[in-house]
Amino acid sequence: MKHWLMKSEPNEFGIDDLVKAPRQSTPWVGVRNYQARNFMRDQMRVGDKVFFYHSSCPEPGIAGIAEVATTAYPDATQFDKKSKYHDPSASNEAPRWFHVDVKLIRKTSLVSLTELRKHPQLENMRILQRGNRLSITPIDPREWDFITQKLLKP
DNA sequence: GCCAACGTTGGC
DNA sequence: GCCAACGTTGGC
Repeated sequence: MKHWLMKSEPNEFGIDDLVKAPRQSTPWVGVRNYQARNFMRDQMRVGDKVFFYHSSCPEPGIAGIAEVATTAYPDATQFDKKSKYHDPSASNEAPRWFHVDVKLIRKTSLVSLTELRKHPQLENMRILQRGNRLSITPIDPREWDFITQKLLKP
């Protein structure tokens, strides 16, 4: 089983939206970066654990724990001319973008970016690297354990 | 709002 | 295939 961190902007879709979602699950649509797509399509498995991360907001940080609920399938928004995620170069025969569904495990107390930066055990996390923009990143199991056991309140 | 970093595009 | 220009991300 792998571990992941997935970024979302809370004014687009935050942890509270996931709490309120039907079955507390959501299709992770809108990823338009090949590396992030490949993680979902090629490496994610049902049951993989996910840090739900709030980005581009007053308090960036980990806001909850979720899990991968489906294997990857084509992103319907790429075919939708009215969607901001529409991709004219994608077709039903040759879909370009794929995503998984993500299901809430629990909302947590926020572990802020500032807090994450304080711990040398976490210094290699992709999210902490200068200039990092990748919206989906793998998390090392030791980093996962450290964060869930030491930084997250029960 | 600023701006550094990065990914993508497209002319050559 | 190179690389400059451009658009986007995301912390501050």
